[in-house]
Amino acid sequence: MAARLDALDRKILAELQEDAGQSLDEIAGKVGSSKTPVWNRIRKLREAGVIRRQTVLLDAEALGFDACFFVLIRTSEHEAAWQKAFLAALRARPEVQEAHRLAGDIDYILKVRVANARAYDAFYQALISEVKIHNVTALLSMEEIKSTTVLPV
Amino acid sequence: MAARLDALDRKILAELQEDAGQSLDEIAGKVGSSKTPVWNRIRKLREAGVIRRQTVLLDAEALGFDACFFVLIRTSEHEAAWQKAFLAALRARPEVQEAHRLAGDIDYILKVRVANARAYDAFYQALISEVKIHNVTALLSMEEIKSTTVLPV
DNA sequence: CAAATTTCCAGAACAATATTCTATTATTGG
DNA sequence: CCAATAATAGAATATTGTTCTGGAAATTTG
Repeated sequence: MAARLDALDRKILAELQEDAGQSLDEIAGKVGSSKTPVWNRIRKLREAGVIRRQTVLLDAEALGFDACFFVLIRTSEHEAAWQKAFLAALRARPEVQEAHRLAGDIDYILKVRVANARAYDAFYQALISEVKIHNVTALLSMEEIKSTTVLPV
Repeated sequence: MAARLDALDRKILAELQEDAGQSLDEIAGKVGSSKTPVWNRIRKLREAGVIRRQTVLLDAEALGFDACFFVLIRTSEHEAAWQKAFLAALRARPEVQEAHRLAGDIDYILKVRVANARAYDAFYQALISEVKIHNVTALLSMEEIKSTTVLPV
């Protein structure tokens, strides 16, 4: 799974993570190469799946998403059918920005972005009506101290 | 803070979130407009800070980041100086992809991406040597069920 | 309600950039 | 050290981003 990348690939990835809107010439200049190799490498990194997507990151609060919750979930259900239904429910809900299955005491953690506490409650009610969940703890974010998608390549 | 956006702005943002590599003509076609208004609106959305950045999302595992932890932190320290040092430490560490200050029992939650458990321990030791922390719980992700930066605009 | 003003849009004109191609240089394996 | 392969810089072409212009729609003002 781990792709073999050389120093030039990593420099290119660092530049793209920093600003994917730069021209090839700009990137080539910064990484000490020229257009063609940069372009070929980006194409290969895409094909290899190292670059998953190119996107814009929006300001959640500017769009009215003023509340962010981390949701810790315990469940007594562990059959395949239950898990499938639970995963489908999470993937179908756009409020759920992240979902991880955990090791240990707590089974799942979610990151949920919504307009306000009322919207979170609506989400919560809808979720527990769809799938059986044993125990839920919601942690309310007061302040986003840091948020980055950049990986230190 | 909340910017006033019309239906066209929202369609454009949806397209950019889906794929920021599309040409203006493609986007204009999909949202039912033409190049110029699409271009002008994107520029304004950038200036207004609604669009924060344009970037690429990489495959963490392909790059050797095989472990992801959610870290729950309690502290007895709540003075401004301590908080400032703590925030600076988090922002300086590239392993920390998210950090939120919470309401309630637990004071902070972090999302930390590292190569493996050993790398997490190195991070943990470094952090607690820099700033005083009362209690730390690490939740290990076994599986990333969902991960998206898309906001439902 | 009407006229004036402003804002926004479609399409053309232009500038910049992405993509392809070619000759050359570096790298690898025997 | 030489042949074979892969990668590179730079030129040529195609596509796209950006600016400009005239006109339509919406908004404001009297």
